[in-house]
Amino acid sequence: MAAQSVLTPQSQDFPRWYQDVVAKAELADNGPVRGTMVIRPYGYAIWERMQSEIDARIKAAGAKNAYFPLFIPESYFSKEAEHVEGFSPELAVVTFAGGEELAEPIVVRPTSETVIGGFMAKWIQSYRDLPLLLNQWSNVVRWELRPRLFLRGTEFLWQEGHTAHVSYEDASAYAMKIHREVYDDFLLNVLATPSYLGIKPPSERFPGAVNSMAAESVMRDGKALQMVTTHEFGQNFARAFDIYFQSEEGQAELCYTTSWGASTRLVGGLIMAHGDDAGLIIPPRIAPTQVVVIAVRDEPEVNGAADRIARELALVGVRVELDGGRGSFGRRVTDWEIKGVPLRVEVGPRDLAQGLVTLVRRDNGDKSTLGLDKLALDVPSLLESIQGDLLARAFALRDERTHEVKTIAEAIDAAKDGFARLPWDAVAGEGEIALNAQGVSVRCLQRPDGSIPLSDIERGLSCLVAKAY
RNA sequence: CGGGAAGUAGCGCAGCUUGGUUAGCGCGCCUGGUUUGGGACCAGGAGGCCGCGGGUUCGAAUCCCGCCUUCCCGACCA
Repeated sequence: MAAQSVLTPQSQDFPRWYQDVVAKAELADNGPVRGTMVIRPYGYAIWERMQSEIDARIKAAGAKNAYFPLFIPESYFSKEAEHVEGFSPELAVVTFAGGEELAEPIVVRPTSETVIGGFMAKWIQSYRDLPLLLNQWSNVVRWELRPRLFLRGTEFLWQEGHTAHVSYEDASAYAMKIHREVYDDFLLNVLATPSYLGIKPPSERFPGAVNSMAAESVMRDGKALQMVTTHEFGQNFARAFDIYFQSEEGQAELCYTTSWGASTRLVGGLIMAHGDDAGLIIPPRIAPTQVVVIAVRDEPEVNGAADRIARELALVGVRVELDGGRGSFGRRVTDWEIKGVPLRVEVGPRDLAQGLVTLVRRDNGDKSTLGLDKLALDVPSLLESIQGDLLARAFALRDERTHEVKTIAEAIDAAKDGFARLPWDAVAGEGEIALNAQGVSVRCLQRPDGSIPLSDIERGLSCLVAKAY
């Protein structure tokens, strides 16, 4: 670990640490317009890894990618009452284009339920067309008042899935499938950020939804971050957009629709869930670069060996980068630490004389040596151990930051450290207002065994409350 | 969008109170050399519409007004 950090320590000022990491790891910059973000190559590489992992899971769940336009007629928005009401404060609207005032204003999409709903109505004729399972990767615009890089911005990148089903049960089951098999699986097995899965209380529901599910993760400062969401719309959007199908009995019936999304906010979650005072810590399965091979000196034998090692690792499927020996060793090491590369392979004259390399783990700083002949076999399995250890560490953080309480007052106190779990009956209504007054919100509702309820009308639910990003 | 703070070289800052030589410092960057196993050292060098626009003045980084952007705290949200 670096003797003196180049970053503001987390314990001193966590938000400042976050900004320092984003800048020094070269992830992103602020764009010229408030709330916009320039994603730099290393930050974008992380997002591309996320996209490919999530996209594969979405496809495995049967949905297909498509693309719908950025511009949406304003009239579409007026069709679903709660949806307009919820989104109107953050809409960007085009009223002037092509040198003249537009007859009908155009909304820059904040989400695509409305356009997609219109086309679902056109494409769905019969129950045989269902379920219709669509997904799109796109940017969206929501006029945010307090932007923070990756966590909240006026424009961000995401994936939005939209589906239509014949029944409430089918829609609900598919939403649950996405939430578990796409999102939770990705969060657990790739990002190593274990989450609390549950449903949103009515106050936190997506505008127009009958049920919203969330995955809430614990950041290293104890605050909560909503990583993804999945919504069930019942027949609300189907009614607004005339999404009918003809049933087996020949009756015209309204579809049941869902939507679900994961955004570039996940990059922020990754940073805050794993990072330490020396910088990012990226779990190997998501890391754009899993191993950096560092030539300790800029000498032909050392560089040659480092190059051979990098090639050998690449051949067995490791995402590897080579750091030639130019520049001071300490400086180069620190830079790779800030970037969170999971494993360093250091190659110097002393190692080579013994036919070894030095391995250094980013997550715990452990150093070890390994015979050159064992690299191809041992490095991939070491990466897997790092992945496992990071997951275990994240679980431990989540558990030690979660407190079982009984009253609102205790919950407010516990929220200074992390999450509080208490009976939903003790919160619903005025309790939620009291929590909100202290900057604490209900993150999600769960069954007593931690599973996801089908609806907030289920009895005996517990809730998780916390301060949130 | 309300309340606070701030914008001077890529980054961090001084200068502004009390207007007046050529706007400084540290880090980084470039060149040469010595170095290289945890942020190296020496020498030389490049780099500034002092956030933007207007005003006051013989003269503005400095004083006044407006706007933009950033950070913190709230209200609203992936």
